[in-house]
Amino acid sequence: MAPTKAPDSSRRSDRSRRAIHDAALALVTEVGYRRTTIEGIAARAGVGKQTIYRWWPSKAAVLMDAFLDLAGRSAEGAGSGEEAQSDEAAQGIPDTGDLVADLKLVLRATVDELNDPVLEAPTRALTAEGIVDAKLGAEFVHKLLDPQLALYVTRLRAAQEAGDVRADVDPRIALELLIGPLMHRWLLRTLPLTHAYADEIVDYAVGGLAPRP
Amino acid sequence: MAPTKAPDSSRRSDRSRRAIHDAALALVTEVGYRRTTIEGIAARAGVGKQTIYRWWPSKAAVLMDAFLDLAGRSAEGAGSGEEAQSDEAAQGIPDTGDLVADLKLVLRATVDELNDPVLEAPTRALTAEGIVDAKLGAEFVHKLLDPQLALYVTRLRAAQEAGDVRADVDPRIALELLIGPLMHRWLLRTLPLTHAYADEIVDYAVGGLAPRP
DNA sequence: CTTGCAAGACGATACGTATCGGCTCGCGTG
DNA sequence: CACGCGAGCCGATACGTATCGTCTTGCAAG
Repeated sequence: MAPTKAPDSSRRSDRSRRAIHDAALALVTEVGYRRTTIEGIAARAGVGKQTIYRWWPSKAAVLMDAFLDLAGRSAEGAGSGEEAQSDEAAQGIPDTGDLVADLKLVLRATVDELNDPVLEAPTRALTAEGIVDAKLGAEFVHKLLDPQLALYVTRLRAAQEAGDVRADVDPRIALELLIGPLMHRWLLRTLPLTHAYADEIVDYAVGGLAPRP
Repeated sequence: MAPTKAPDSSRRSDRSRRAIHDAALALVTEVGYRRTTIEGIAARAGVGKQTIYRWWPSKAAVLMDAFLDLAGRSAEGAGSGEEAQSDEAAQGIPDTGDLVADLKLVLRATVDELNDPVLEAPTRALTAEGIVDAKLGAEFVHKLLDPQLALYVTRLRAAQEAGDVRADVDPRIALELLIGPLMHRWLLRTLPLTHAYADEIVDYAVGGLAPRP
């Protein structure tokens, strides 16, 4: 059985790891995912090919780690500027007592993130890869998406206790009513993804389509 | 300028075209999109590689045509059996006067299509490709998605005239409130895609999350 | 006799593996 | 405390395989 695996992670070069992350993200945004190659990443990072193959099983895995690293770094630099919105999404949905306003704030921040040219290419690449590769998709959902969605559940439960949402509503489904349309429009590029759209989604989802009696 | 293009389509072999379609679809479902190769398609179809390169610009384009062909064929064989649901989706959303019931019927049919093992692999492959490749994505949306969505617009407008949906609702956004969550769950595999889920989405979207006063 | 067709040779990449010195650690001896 | 030694990651690169997209050839359909 003796696995050829088990490189000693304590001896791992942090310098190389970061260089690989940066090179991967840069190449993906510059030439696209398809034309990003392991050899290209290695060359750009000034790193041996084997160093990549030693630590990652696939191109997608490299990009996933690089992306997590990026997200982690941008989350650290929180509370430091005008982009209070992004921080909310990473650290919790605000609860001002006004559910509609809170949701609009967060969904607008999500729209901004999806439209961010730095994040767009890698996010699309990872999402697309996850759609076709179930294993990678599960990892993507577990590491990146689920933590985000949990924040919505929390906020929606609070809304239920405050009487702003019906008690029989499943927060998990309610959240998808908000996120689903956003992602749908972004992924398929059916129409531009704007703040106005985020607002409308919140209004429609909370209020429903049917007329009030 | 003289483009190397312009093969004479009147002399094109229909036999080869169909064989290529079939081989492409079969290979995608059998070994996945990544490992289907142009050479593999050609071999399986009993066709020269050049015959593929002559008529299609990319692997994705082949699959797109094959998929359209498949959809077209299954649409032709309509009204012939128990799968009345799928036909509705292809030919129009029923209008029984009960908006919620009509939408549930159609969304359930969509769930069935997405869960159909024959359609799943090629649909995922094309969608994923379109997410990364904007040009192909636009073609995908225009040829496959938009026609479907137009049916929802029609039905929702009728509902507005019947007073089942508020007059100030934008049907285009209302439709995304229904389709978005479905596609989100299917694409990202967050949770199983069931009839029950389709029903809940319709209930939530039409009725809204907020309590009735 | 023009043109698509099947078959496949061809150069170009990229893949993933295997080595090669070089360098840096941890550890044990004096 | 110093010194040396082995283990293991590092950058680099050669290697064989796979797939790409183009090009060539002979044949058969139109």
